[in-house]
Amino acid sequence: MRTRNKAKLQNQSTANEDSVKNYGEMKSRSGCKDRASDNETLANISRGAVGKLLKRVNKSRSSRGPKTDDSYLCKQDSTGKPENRSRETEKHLTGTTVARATLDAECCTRDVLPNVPLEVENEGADVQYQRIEREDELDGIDWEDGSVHTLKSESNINEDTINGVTVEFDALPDSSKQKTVRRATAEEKELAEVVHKVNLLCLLARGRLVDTACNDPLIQASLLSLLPAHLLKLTDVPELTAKALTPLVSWFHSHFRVRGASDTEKSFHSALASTLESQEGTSEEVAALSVALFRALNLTTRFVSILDVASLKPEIEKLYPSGQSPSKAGSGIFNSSTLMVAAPKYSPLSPAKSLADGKHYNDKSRATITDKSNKRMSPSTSDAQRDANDECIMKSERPKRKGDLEFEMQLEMALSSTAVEIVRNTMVSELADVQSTSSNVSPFKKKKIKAEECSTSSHGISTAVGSRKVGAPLYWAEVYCSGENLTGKWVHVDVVNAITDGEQNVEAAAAACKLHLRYVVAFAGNGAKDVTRRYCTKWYKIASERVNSIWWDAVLAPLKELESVATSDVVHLRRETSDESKKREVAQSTGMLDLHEHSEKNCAEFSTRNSFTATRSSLEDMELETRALTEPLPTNQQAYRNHRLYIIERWLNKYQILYPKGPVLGFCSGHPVYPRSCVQTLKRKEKWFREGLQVKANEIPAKVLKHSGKQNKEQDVKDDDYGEEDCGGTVALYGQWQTEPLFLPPAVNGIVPKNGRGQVDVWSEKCLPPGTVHLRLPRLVPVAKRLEIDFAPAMVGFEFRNGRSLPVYEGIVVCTEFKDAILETYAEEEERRQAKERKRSEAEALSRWYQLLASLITRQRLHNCYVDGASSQSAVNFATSNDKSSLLARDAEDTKKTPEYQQEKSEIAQSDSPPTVLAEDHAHVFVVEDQTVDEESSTRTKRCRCGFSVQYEEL
DNA sequence: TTGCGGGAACTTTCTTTGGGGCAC
DNA sequence: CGTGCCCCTTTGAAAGTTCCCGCA
Repeated sequence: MRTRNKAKLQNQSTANEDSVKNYGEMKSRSGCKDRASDNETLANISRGAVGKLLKRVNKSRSSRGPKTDDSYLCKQDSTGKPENRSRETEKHLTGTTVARATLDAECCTRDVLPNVPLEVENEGADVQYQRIEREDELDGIDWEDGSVHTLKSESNINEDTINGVTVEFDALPDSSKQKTVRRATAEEKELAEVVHKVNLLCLLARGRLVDTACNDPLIQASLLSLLPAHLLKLTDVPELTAKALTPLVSWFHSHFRVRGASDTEKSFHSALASTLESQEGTSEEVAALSVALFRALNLTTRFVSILDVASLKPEIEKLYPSGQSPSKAGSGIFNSSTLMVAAPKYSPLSPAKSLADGKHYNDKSRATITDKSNKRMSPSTSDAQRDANDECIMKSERPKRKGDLEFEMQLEMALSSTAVEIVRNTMVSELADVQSTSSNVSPFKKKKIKAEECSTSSHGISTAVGSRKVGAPLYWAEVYCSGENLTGKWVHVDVVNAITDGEQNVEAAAAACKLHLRYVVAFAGNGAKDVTRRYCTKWYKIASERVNSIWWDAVLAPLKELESVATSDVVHLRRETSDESKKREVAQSTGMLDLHEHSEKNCAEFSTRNSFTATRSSLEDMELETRALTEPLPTNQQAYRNHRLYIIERWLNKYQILYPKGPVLGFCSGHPVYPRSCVQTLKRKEKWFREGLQVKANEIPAKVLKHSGKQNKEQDVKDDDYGEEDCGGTVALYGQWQTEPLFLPPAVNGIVPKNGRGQVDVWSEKCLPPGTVHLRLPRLVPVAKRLEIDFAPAMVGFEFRNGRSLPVYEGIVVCTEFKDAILETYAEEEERRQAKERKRSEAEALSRWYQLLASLITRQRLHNCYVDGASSQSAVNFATSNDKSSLLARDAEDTKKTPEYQQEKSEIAQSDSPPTVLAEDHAHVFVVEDQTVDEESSTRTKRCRCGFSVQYEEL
């Protein structure tokens, strides 16, 4: 299985580069057309991230590739055609396990990238590679009784096949090895991050797709026509409140039912239409319809989604039994529980199909691109699909084991609870049909079937593994209610669960479903805005699970603008609400406002404007920032370790101190909690010096550390400076508040102040003594010496070489008044040096040519003397000598007539005949009539009127 | 189930100012 | 004899981070 999948994936990978290109192109076109620059930014970001991912995946493939290929080859070599046969038998024995594992892998991959069009699906396939590569590890998940992996297990399978029995191991013989922990390598972490980013981009794209579909006038009109008349006017009030929405939500909830997988043949847009028609659909579709309805009622509405994205960190160990061989545990980023359950949320194929079909969105360019790419991709992936189909069939043929039964029971329970139709059997039979007529079925069709199968399987896995319950809040709407909170408010409206204004419950509901609220994004106007803060109060829990905020903000910036334009409206504030002023007071008292420039800016804008007007968007920004600043104190101590707002003293490291030590914001297990802004970093005097600061006179060290080992002795000396009594190997540390700008003795009388080593440490410009300048040029020392100008070598840092750290010098430090003089002289010197260098290299070239010619002459002489001096040689001889002469003639143009040159010339002239060939001003002319060709030896002879001839062999 | 402490394994950061031989 | 260039032999210690395990 492994080998086949590898082969499959290799095939698939061939179009990766195109995929990247097309994906980027598609993304840029799929965006909002009227904001080309924004799209370009997004597209670039997307392209960059996807490209990086592919690069990484390819890299890791190439690094692992040879091993795999070898194993593949070995298998084939040893048994001729063993692959198919053993695979056939393998199906019977391990069919379910293997097939399921593979399908899981594919499902999850698709789930990770649910909204990626086909090109990206191919990337998904690439990603799949990573996962499938370790599918034998995945076996471990499905084999309830445990399994043995690695090559050993493969050989076992083959052996077992012969005897017709299956051998399962309960445990590995070496239980101590079971406990071996393999940690993620830096490479795996990086890969996980790239996958995370790509996944985010895909989910953002999906959200925009849904958002656009919600604006469809036909769908909106149809919804309005369904709505009872008495509900139509409910929202037609000047100051909308959340309460007014309740009847609407109840009506919607009772009329639209959430079902499982939708028809993946359709685009999201048409799926939405059929959901509207049948009044049944996925939670995503139902939520989207609610958004469409609210928009139809002229309410400012967003589609909100939790981006359930692949983990930012490789989750290697979590899903694997401890018995896994460390080397095989590999990058587990595709194996996270998050991925395993992503399927129900998005129909795996629909996004791709919706774009690929290109039937609905009027964006023809997008449709063309994706269609084209679809055609292109299909053949390359057909093998993979056939394989997947094989596996599906294996599943149906294999007798059920205890684990399978259990699995199916869990599956049914899960399906019934999510109202997903059990289509598995149907699909398997369909697949069998497909298989039998595979030659006539387009790969595309097969792909769809596979996707459906995957969708179902992953439903099963999600519950079978028990990693997450179904029914998690994933999609809802946010309706802007101007009647709430004086300034208006975005109200959470979840029609799927019939909840209005339940934003404070989302976190708990998600937590109950083991779903982390890492990213909650609101979509409107083809843009998006991160509103996670509104729903997540325990930010410290998700902070480390979110991508680098700089990257994320950059990605969202153009989308946020679009969203803001679509939803914004000027809000006239009657007065600052008591609630908000209280929040601001708290934030200010905790000294945390300075952490959040943006918020401060908004506040300033808010308070300084006498008109008291603000946009909805800026008000919301303020609200979210306020939430960020007023996060409740965690109740466990661990949470303070990396909390961005709070700290307890125990988590200070040795170079940190609380200054000022207060205010105390609260207590956690008896420990006072301080604002993080009170944490000051302490440094040694030297370190401050490097930053252009010096410790003020008579400052007592904020902290004194004990040092160990050899450093003690050196430190003792330094400690004397501080006049401390305790010199027993201590380091005095100071805080920034104890420092002042560096004051260095200025240069006097052209003398550069130097340190004890006779140099100047130039860590930065600030470290330069006043009146001096750092000239970062090589070979300045001799210049300064020649001009008798005082200078100091500039030490710019250290580097480790040959097992020790060595100072790195770059240029010199001189007094400013000598700068020009030195640079002038340096320029002259450099010119002279370069001329000299050029001359030297020319002389060397000439000498080399002379050597070459001399050796040729010698060779020819020897040839003439010792080999039969046939007539044919004369021409060669002639040609050779003449070449030399022409060469020398050319040289003469460039070179002065040096003695060496004269000598060479005379030597060559002497050694050759006739002397006329040295005529310097003659350029040979080879007339066509004078040429002769020797057919037999294919040699052509060209002749000049002067008697010179050249003979050469024609190729 | 969650939190805590301790320990192990691993990663990151800090540290820091050549000298002998040889050719020119 | 002075100068410049090349090459040698490879940090390594401490701190920080992450994860596991046992216990409450």
